[in-house]
Formats: sequence, C-alpha cells, structure tokens
Amino acid sequence: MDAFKENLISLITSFIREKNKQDIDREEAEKLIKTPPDASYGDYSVASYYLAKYGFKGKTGDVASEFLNYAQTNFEQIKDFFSKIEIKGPYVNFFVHKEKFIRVIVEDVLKHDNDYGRSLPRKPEKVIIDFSSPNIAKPFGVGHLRSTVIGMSLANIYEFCGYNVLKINYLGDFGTQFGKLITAFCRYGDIDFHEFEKDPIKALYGLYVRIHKEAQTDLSLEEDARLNFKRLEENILKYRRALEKHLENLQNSANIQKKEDECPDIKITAENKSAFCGTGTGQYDIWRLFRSLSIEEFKRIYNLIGISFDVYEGESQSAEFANEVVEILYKSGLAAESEGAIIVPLKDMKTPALIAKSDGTSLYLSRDIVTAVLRMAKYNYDKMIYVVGSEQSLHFNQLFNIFDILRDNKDIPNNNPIFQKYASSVSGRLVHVKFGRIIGMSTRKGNLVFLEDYIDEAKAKAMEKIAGIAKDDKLSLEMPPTAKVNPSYEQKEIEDIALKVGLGAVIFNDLKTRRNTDVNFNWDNVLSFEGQTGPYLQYTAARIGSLIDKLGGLPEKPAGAESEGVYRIRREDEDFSDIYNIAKQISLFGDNIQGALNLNEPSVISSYILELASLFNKYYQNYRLLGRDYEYIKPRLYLLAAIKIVLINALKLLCIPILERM
RNA sequence: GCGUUCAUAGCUCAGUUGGAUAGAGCAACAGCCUUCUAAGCUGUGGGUCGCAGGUUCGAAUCCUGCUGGACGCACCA
Repeated sequence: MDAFKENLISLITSFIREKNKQDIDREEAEKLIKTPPDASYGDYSVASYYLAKYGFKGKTGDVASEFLNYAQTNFEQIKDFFSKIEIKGPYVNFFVHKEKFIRVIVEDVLKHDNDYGRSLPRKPEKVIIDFSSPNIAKPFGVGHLRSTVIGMSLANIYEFCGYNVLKINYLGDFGTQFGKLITAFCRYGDIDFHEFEKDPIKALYGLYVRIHKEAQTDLSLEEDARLNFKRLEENILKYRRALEKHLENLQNSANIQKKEDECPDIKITAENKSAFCGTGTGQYDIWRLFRSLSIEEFKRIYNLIGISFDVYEGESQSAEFANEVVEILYKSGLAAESEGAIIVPLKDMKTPALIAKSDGTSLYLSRDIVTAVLRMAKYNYDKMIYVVGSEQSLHFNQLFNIFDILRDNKDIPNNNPIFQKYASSVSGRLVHVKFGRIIGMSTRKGNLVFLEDYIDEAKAKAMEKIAGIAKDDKLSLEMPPTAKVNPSYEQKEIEDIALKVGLGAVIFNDLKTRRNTDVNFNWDNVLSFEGQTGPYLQYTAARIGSLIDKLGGLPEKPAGAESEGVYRIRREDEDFSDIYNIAKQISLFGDNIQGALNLNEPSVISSYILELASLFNKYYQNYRLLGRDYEYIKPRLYLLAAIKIVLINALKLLCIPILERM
C-alpha cells in the first residue's frame, strides 16, 4: 500500500478514536477509502454515510464537514500528502500531491523490483493446491487446461504472498473406468502396439471411445468392466500396507515417491498379451503400465506449457485405505447400509453420500476422504484448495459435510491412530475453487480437442503473424511482409516466440474472465492476439524493454535523498497527467493481488494488468521520447522500468511467458 | 421435481462486494506507420443491466417471485 493511503488510514482511525472513542482496525478503515469514479472528484474519497457505522449519526453533509475540519486542524501531516481536500455532497474528496505521488510510487517499485506488490501474511500458512488432476483414461483437453492454469496461477499468487504452497497433481488413475479400459485392451485383438508406445494417451483414448460406444449396445461389457475393476482393487489391497507404514515411508524420503512414479519394467506385446489378461496380477500390471506411460506423457506436456508440481499423487494410493475408512464410518454408526451400498446421511442435505458400492469397491468420495486425512497427517495443511469444475460441487459439498460430521464426532470408536488423530481436524480447511464449463469446444473437424493440438494451432497462428502472412486473402493483399513489424529473426527464434505467444493467448484466455462463468468456446477469440489478450500484454512488456534500450538503457538507481530530483516529473510537462494516471494504476497492484488471493480469482489480476498495459500504450502513442533532452528522458526511464516490473510480476503470476521482443 | 449457478452493448466480458454520469475488448464505420515494435493508437455509432415486485437516502449489485440457459441429483470420476 502506498504512503498516501496509509496516511488517510491514520487520519480516519484517529478521527474516529478522538471523536467517538471507538477503535477501528486499519483494515476496516481501509475499506472506507474509495476511488472516485472520475478523477476530477479527487484521488481518494471517504463517504460520510459509511461513518454512520462508527457513531456519526448526523446529516451526511454535517459529518463530512466535521471530518474535513478535523483533517485540516488536527492532522497537520495530511498536508504533506494532499494538496486539496473538498466536500462534494456526502463525499470528502482528497487530492494528492501528484508530483510527489509519482515519485514515491516509482521509487517504491524500483526498490522492491521482483517483490513489488507482495505483502506478507500475519503468519505463514501451509496451503495445498490440488489442481489439473487429469484422468489417465481420458485425453488432456481444454477443460483440464482451465484447472491447470487457474491452479498454477493461484499457487503463484499464494507463494508470492508468502504462503507455504504445495502443488499436488492428483491423477485420476482409478475407478470403474479402468476396468473398462482393461476390458477393452484385452478384448480387442487389433491393437497397434507400436502406436501404443508412441502416443499412449491417444491410444488409450481410442480404446476408451471404442468401448463406450460398444457398451451402449453390448451390456455385458459394463458387467465385465466392473468385474475387472474389482479384481484390480483386490490386487491393490493385496499389496496394501498399514496406514502408518505408508506414511512413514512417504515422510522418510523422496525416493519412495520417486520409486512409485518410475516406469515399471513391464513389456506387453501382441504375443504375451493374453497371458497378462488372463490373471488378476497380469491385469494389475497392465494398469500399472498404462499409468506410468500416461504420467510420462503428462509431464512432457506440463513441461511444454511451463507448469510444475511438487507432488504427483493418484487415487489408487488412497484406494488402499478406502475400505478401512468405510468400515470405521460404518461401525461407528455414521454410515449405514442401503440397497447393499454404504451411505452417509448428511446434515442439511437431502440426499445421502454414497461411499461404497454394493460389490464392496471404493468410490471417488471415499478415496477423497482418505486423501484429505492422509494429507493432513503428512503435511498438516491450514488450507487445501481443490481446483475442480463446478459440476463437481455436490461431490465437494458431500465431502466437506462428512468432515463436519467427523469434527462433531471426534470420539467415534476406531483403532486406526492416523484416522483418530487427523480426521477431525480437516473440517473447515477445505475449499472448492470451482470454475465454469467450456461450452461448444470442438476442433474444426468436430472432435474433442487435445491440449497439444490446441497449443499447436495457436502457435501456427503466431507463426503466420510473425512471417507477415495472413490466412485471409483480403488481409494478405493489404499487408505486405514488412521488416518493421517483424525484425529479421532466426527461424529458431521465430519458433520460440510463436510458441510463447501461442501459450500466452491460450493461458490468458482461461484466466481473463471470472472463474465461475461458463465460457462459450470460440476459436476466433482464443486465436486473437489483439485487444484483451495475452499477446497484447507480452507485446506491451517487450515494447517497453525495447524502448528503454533505444533510450540508452536504465541508469543506475539513485539512492536515498538524491532520488527526489531524479524521479521528478514536473507538473508543467505535457504528459504529466497521463503519467500520474499510470502511477495511480501501478499503486493499485498490491490491492489487486490481495483481491485475487481473497477470492481465489486470478482474473482480478488479469483485469488490472490489462488496464495498466492500455494506459502505457496510450502514453507510448501520444508522447515521443526519443530525441528529447536526457534531463526529460531520465525520470521517464525510471517510470518505464517501473511499468515493466509490474507487468512482468503480473505475467509471472498468470503463468504467461515473457518475451524480450516479438 | 429438487439443488447449485448464471442472465450487463450485435459478440466476449469488467463493474472497487450497496454509492457519484454503467465501462473495456472484438466486430462495424472513419482516421493514424520515410519518426521509440501498427500484436499498437485516435474517433463514431451501439444499453429498459432478462422480467415484475420489495428492502432504503441510494440497487446492475441484497430479498421474493417469474422467464430462460448451464450443471448436478445412489453404486462414473
């Protein structure tokens, strides 16, 4: 927060304390300060009707005068920051010393650099962010991209704000669907094993689609799949460890984790396939192979889009203990049998939660109960965020509800020390960060879109742009290739820029709107690089960098007292008010990061940074710096550097690649 | 049927958590590159904030009802 606002907060708190003997904390006071809708009203305003809450019951006009009077007579230091204070209706409007404001903000940004915008929490909390979580039986599509980039961005934001963040990818590697997959793999005799090695995900998806289609007419397939899943789960249980042992291993070293992720030495060929399919352990090996091949492929894609995880987990790891938890709940009477399945009646919810199927196998929900408890034992989190689509709201409500029940029933009989110790403390720490669906998503050919193809498409579009070739005939006539738009690049650099621009477009497209709204998918919107897009932001940052270079580079940062003159931009200069607007926008960065954090909403930062980029581009277009006196240029160089720092800090939070030139 | 959620310019979306005159970007039209990157900038047109009530000094924002869409609702995840 800037010194100007700090000062106003002090004014408000002391006004309320002296006049009405009430204490108001600084956060409350900050909420009373608003930015007027139009700059001609002032830079900050305090609305007197808000003060009624703190004991000022008079007419709003009278309260406003009282406040103004107090500010002028009892709060001398206010004059150091504000040049004018005036009343307009119920509002008391403050006008800052603009020269000073610009100076203070620019200096502040340069001083903090990569850390600008950061504010540390009172006590650092441990936050787990569970996101992306692709399903091994399904393609990594655009729906998963949303969870992936929202989760990654939230992780960046929490980390930036001083939280201890753990990024977990909870792979969908279990469930009846894998019974289906095994059924498909074993049933079809025409599997191309070469294709399988080359692109396992696509091959698996092929199987998935095929079996689903066939299952609609051949009902025995479903039956077969369920049976195969039951066998799979039984095999997992065969290797089941004691819960404590499991945790001990996990905590002991990263090696265990690594070992579990490693590709098992399993080779399945057309010749030996039937041997694998014939036994339960053989099927278990098939599943293990599918799983590890998929994880490798996922990692390759994450690497491509610049995203990383601290931990890869899978549902199968929780499946080991799901039955045990179901048993505890059942024995304690919190769960009951219904139509052969096990259910938990919930508080304030009509439909009970189903935690075990009638054939005894586990469900998503029961595995999630285990996972949350295990993670509590392992990481002792203060908060765990699930970044999952809104269509799973009911599931998470059920999950949270069950933990509320466990909190209220701490003493249920059970002989599992881990569950006993941690299950009751999970309640209240889980958050479902949901997001809307993407509607009408399909390739131009009409199928579901794989992430990589999606990125390729964006990259190709960027290539065209760089090469100055427009697809549209009309455009290509009007837009000859120009060296000016695209300085001569090496082919390799073109590829690199195109990929980053493509990623910028695709990622920003998922982060620019509020999570909750469903987005109508439209190729033209995603592949647009103009206006409110990622490339616009990347372009703006690159442009500033280029401008700074052209102006001779950023001089040494002045230190301390000397700085006043150096950063000074004069009131009389023609660009003064535009620069002030930029400084004003810069000063709001920290507030916007906090807003994004509080709402778990990266789009707050997106909107903010688009506005800053727009202000800069207007400035750039309206005022020319090259060729001016260095005296004039110098303070503006610092300003440019400050804008660039904020842009880059924001782009990093949004997982958008940064380019030096484009 | 029940639950969740959404409805703002032709399209995609913001809207400081109830405050001053509802804003951007696309698209359309008219302009701006021998001069700092035109992935940019300037201007014009475009609104019954789904509809109807209510709450109060004040509503796009809160409450109720209605209409319309999306999603979910017992052995998928």
